[in-house]
Amino acid sequence: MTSLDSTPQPVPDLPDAAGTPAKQIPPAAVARLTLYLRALNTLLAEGIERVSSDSLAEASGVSSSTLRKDLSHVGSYGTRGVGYEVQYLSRHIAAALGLTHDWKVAIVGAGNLGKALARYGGFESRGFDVVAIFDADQMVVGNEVGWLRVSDVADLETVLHRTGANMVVLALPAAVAQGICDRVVAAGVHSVLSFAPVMLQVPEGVNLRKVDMATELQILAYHAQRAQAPGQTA
Amino acid sequence: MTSLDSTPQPVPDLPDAAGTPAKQIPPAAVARLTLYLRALNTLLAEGIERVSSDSLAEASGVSSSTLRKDLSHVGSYGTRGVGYEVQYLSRHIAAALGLTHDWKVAIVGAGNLGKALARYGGFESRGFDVVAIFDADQMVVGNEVGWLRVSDVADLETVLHRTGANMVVLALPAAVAQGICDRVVAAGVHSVLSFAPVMLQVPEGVNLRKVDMATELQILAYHAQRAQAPGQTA
DNA sequence: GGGTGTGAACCACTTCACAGCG
DNA sequence: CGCTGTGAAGTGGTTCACACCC
Repeated sequence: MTSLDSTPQPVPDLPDAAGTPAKQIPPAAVARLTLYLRALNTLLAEGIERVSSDSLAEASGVSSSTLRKDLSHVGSYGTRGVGYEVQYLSRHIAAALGLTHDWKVAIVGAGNLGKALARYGGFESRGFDVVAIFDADQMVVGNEVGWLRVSDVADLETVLHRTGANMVVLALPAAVAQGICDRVVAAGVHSVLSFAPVMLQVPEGVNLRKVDMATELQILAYHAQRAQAPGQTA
Repeated sequence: MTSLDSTPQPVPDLPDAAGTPAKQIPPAAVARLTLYLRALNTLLAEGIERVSSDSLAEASGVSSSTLRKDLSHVGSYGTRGVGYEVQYLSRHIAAALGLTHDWKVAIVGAGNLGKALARYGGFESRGFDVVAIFDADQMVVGNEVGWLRVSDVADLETVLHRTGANMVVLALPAAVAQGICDRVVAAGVHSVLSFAPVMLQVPEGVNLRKVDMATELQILAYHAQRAQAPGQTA
């Protein structure tokens, strides 16, 4: 997805205490597992019960060898000569990704982007509950957004604790992002997704991911420019 | 990053006709070059004229060796023992990314996300002009969004040609994404950025990038779950 | 001395090819 | 016989260390 990783902490590869089956899945594979999950859920909705690595790979836009290697990080849940049971595999991938319980997400910033995220239906269906949305503008505080009412960012800590939010999405201007991010982290949140076009500093142990639309367009521009460049027929 | 790459076309590594200085920059490096550009522009705004690889690397959140290696793909624009001239380097990175001329962007979907994108100030300042926004809902067509008026998606081809749009952002429901994407491609657009949570099929030569917020949250969930897992102190 | 630019070593991911199982 | 699961080979990207230039 988006393209830019979170903090690239080397991860000391903890020696893994006795019963923990967590095997440390490569980041690239984790990103693709979410795609498989999406494809599997689509198949499930269509009532399809079994699928081969070949067709699931095509539906996800990857090669079948990549798919099988990725699944091998999660476990052996297929039947040789047959394929995978859709629901069974879906459950196991979800478990490996930590989606067995719901996550509570708070959004900071109730501008266009914040509202878009709050109303985005794709979250609930995939195990993410939006439990709060904040803004600093007193004209916006108290307004309804979807099922929620906009909270004052002054009450950030209080509301985060009351709602039990364990993930925060930053949808706010670059200038204030670091300040809010610090408060969010201080309030005990370890997972942050930022849409602000700045480099945020977070302490060790906090997981930060960044999405920047301008960056995405710039990457497209690079490829477009190369494609248009003269001298292809050479 | 978004995390998810565009179509991973092997790229036959064209033999490069005579004068072309295009050297094929690795995808990972391209993504980071946009970060350097952002950091450089921040420095420029602060009136700073020179910078070393060490401090630019820190401002961008990468290691200084990675930074220097990345810049070496673009060219040798530093002075040994001194560092880089901010403006000079910024210009050359922009040129390498194909940002010398402005790109014209059309947005399809005038829901919350589409509106958020249309009004997002970060585009114009970085060489992207939003020239059109479309919607299928007749209640929305004709409304003002920022400086634009929402066009009817029925007029997609006409308006794309009239405005000269060469990039399209899809901010619409998964169900209609493929159909619109096909029309956009047929209209001659080669660069598409999709926010729809589906796997889109595009012909060879079209550049597609995907951003999916649910995917980003799922990746965060994976890391959060691992961090919470028992047995760290072992 | 100081900091860039780069070949070489290292590491991680991807692809291949086939063994193993139903 | 078909398709999964996986060691092994191949590829690409990152890190290191130092030559080179100011």
